[in-house]
Amino acid sequence: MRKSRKIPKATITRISRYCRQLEFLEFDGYRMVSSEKLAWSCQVNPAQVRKDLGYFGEFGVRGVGYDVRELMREIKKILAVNRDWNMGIVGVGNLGSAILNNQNFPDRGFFFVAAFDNDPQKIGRTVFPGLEIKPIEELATTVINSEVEIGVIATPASQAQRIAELFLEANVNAILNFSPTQIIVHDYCLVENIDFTIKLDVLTYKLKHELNHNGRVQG
Amino acid sequence: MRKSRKIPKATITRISRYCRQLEFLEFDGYRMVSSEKLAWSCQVNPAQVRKDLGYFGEFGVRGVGYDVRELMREIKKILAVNRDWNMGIVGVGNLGSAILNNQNFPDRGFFFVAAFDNDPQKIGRTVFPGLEIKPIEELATTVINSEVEIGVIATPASQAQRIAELFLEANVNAILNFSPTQIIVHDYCLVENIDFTIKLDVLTYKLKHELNHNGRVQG
DNA sequence: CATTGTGAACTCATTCACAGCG
DNA sequence: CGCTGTGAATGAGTTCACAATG
Repeated sequence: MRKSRKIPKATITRISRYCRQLEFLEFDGYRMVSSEKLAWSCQVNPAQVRKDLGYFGEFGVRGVGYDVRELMREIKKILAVNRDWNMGIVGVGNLGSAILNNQNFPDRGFFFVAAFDNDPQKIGRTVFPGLEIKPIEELATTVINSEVEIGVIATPASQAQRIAELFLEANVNAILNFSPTQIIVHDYCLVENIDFTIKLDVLTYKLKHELNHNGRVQG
Repeated sequence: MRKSRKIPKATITRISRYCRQLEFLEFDGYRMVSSEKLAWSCQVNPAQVRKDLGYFGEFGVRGVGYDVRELMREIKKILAVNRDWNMGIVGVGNLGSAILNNQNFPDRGFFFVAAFDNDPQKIGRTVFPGLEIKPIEELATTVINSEVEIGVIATPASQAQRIAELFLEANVNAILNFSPTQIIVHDYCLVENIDFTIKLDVLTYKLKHELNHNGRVQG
């Protein structure tokens, strides 16, 4: 069933986008969709869509296309988002609070079950989904008790490395890092970085160099 | 001076990271750095560093390395962050407020000069850098008067496309999109997407498929 | 017969390996 | 001598083009 050649990293992010788009299509009442239609709505090439899906199986019907709901279910299985995930966050400042309150996470099965900060003013306070902010010293025990599977870092850059190491010690080896620094971890730990300022640097670079040279696009 | 072969997209994001790392090195008192040292601290191959820089000029001294401060200045010139940029944001909810308050932006020369929302409760209120929240109807005129160069979208997905089009009409053709949807724009408009949930999908995918298979890494 | 699934061709990106040079 | 700069080699990812097929 699963034909495991090496799968490009970009394939995963595209598949995640296909999934989003399929939700819209389902909402709009579509039952079937062709690779061409799905592709253009995600701003990629139709062959890309078919190739991406081809890494994981044969989900389409030749001459017809893909069943919207069925393909969505398959993709969610591939991405392992056909279940809920427990997350813990460190840093309940402006950004941390915004993340805790972001409805997109629970909507997709990502639930915060623990929150930490090192500010004595904040410790003990209750934040959005009814979580008591704990001191960082309690990270290890709380994370284990609450069965946190994904650690979110929303601290200043200076704290990020230390927090990452605490997560690792507590056996959390998947980290979503919002701090503008790269953390160094062992090979068995997964890190995804969300660095706002790098994105801005890319924008300004393109504004200076690309715009009106060749006309280009989305990243 | 500028040898313009085609430059990989990834080169730009790496160069931005080199710049970050150089700031740390400067802070730590280093005057010179080798491609090897810079490379490992950014978790890339030394040849990659040299190749990336090579697209833009010759900044090193053979047998010695790169002058930290000088290289940083050159990179900032390349990225066009050797100047300030004006930004406008739409959507002053939890995320929008966190973005407005994020010290990383002004620290790097990105300043918010306009903020918009469609919530009558919020319109007229003053937010962080002393900005009055304006209604979206005033986007076009305000953006032009305040000389906004980069538009930030921090609205729900349902609003994003409409806001992007308003920005375009107001001649803002660089957009940082925090909404979890892809906006469709003309070729002359630049978009960078920051989609939290896609990053989470990538993490859960890797948790399911990669971890303990080959042990891998940072994205 | 329209559309998928996929090897082959192509394009793009990274790494190697070493000549060039301070 | 050591480290940069870079062409050449390798590797990865995308697109083409068409055979397979419900």
